[in-house]
Amino acid sequence: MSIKFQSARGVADILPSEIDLWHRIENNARSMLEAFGYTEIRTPVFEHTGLFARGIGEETDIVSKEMYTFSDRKGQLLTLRPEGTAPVVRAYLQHNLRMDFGANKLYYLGPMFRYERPQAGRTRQFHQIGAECFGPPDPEVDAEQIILLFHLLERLAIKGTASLSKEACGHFQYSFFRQSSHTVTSPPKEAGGYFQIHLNSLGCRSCHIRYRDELRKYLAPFVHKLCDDCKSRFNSNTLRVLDCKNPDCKSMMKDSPRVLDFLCHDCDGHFSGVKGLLKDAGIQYYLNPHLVRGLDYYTRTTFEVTSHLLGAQNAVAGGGRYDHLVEDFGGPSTPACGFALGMERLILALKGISQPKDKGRVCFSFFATLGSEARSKAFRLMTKLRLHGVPAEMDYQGRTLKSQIRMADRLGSVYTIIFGEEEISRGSVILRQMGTGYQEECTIDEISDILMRRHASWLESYKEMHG
RNA sequence: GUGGGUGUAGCUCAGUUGGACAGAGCACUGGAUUGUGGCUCCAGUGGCCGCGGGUUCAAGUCCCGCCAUCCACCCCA
Repeated sequence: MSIKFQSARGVADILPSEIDLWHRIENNARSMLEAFGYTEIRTPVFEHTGLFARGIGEETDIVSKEMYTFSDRKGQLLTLRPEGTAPVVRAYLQHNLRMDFGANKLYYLGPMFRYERPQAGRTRQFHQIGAECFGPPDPEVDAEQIILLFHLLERLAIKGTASLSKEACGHFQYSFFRQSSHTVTSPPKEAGGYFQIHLNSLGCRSCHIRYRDELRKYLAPFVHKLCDDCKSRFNSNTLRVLDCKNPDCKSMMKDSPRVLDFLCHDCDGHFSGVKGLLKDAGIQYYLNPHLVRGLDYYTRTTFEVTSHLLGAQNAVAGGGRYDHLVEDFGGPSTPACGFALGMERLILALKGISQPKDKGRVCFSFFATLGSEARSKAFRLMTKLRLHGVPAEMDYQGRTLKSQIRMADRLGSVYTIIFGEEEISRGSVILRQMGTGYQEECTIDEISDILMRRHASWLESYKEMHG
């Protein structure tokens, strides 16, 4: 038999064996986001193409070559969302959410689509958890998002991650990148645990433009020596030259002017605010003046969380402030800040850390039957139990008793109820405890009550053990 | 879009310089125990050897094309 179809390129099934981890991440993320005051919003997976083109920037790679765009039967141009911020901003404006008390902090969780060459940590459909806060321009917003991200990652990595430990804080220096003549090397692993937080500020639009011009002036004499990619970056998105991986380009950027030296008074104050709050929270970060985010809308604070547990695509999460996007979409002037976390990348990283054992499915009770009378009686009882929330299974294929019990064992059943012909004839069944092998005989009438009671107490002790 | 690696059983992989019916471990099914799981032993099911073409008496093995996958560039979460 040869299979006729397989999944499209670059997309992946999330299999039963991985689903516990997905749930663990989603549940932790939900509860933490909600504790920080964020409420969930679900936007459609596709939008008018123009939303992304305007929001993300026509010149970005995402818009110019990575979007899944199609026209529907009426010829409307639609695009599968490549990111979550633009749709959330759209929904925020469309429904006037700023007038709804408590609706200025939103989070989302779901699939995104980008047409890219698949790679470690990069698929064409991937999942993001993201948060956006609209309104307050203050550094607390930026800081709280980084703090939230940090603690979410730490909680998920369990073994203790990004720092908090005294030793790690001892290593901590704001000036790590300053002292090393702004050559961005990878941060020392021993100082950062599993995740590293990179922080930068691009300043407001005027700082940004001033800096870009300065950078161009610096680069102009040796543009011709830069790699081909950087030559085109020089015109289209000059700052991007900063994070080129080409070693030659890197060394030429060694003495380049730094964004942080071009921040205006307000931007500098804002950034100091963010840094101070993070320091207060005991969060270690790397000041990374070469951190340039690819989306056009960022202003002021940008941040990125990387992990050395990942491949070349080492960013687990990224975000920053975008103080003009809402306005650009036709809304009132509304500063905003947000981040997104890549689920698949997080999982990749988490797989490099020892994880709590998979709980596995536990089917509390299994009904093993002999003969057709037993079979129909068992089926009725099984259904009753299921409807009372007690997981129950039985074999439908007329297997031998031996293999039915083997099945029960593999399903992890706590009890196996054996419907033998002899017992049935006297109105009873055998209740076998799988852990110990202890067996007792009960009447058919009482068996479902017994199982419901035992399930309830078993659940309690199970919860104590597994949380 | 560009480069390199890899496609043999459900999974992990052997398969010699082209040569007879394509193999192992794990998993699955059954038996040893005609009514009792895990351990052990025995047996069995399961492969268009990624797809298409070519060279040859002969191709899993060599050549070409395509597809998929992995890794990297690029870009980002």
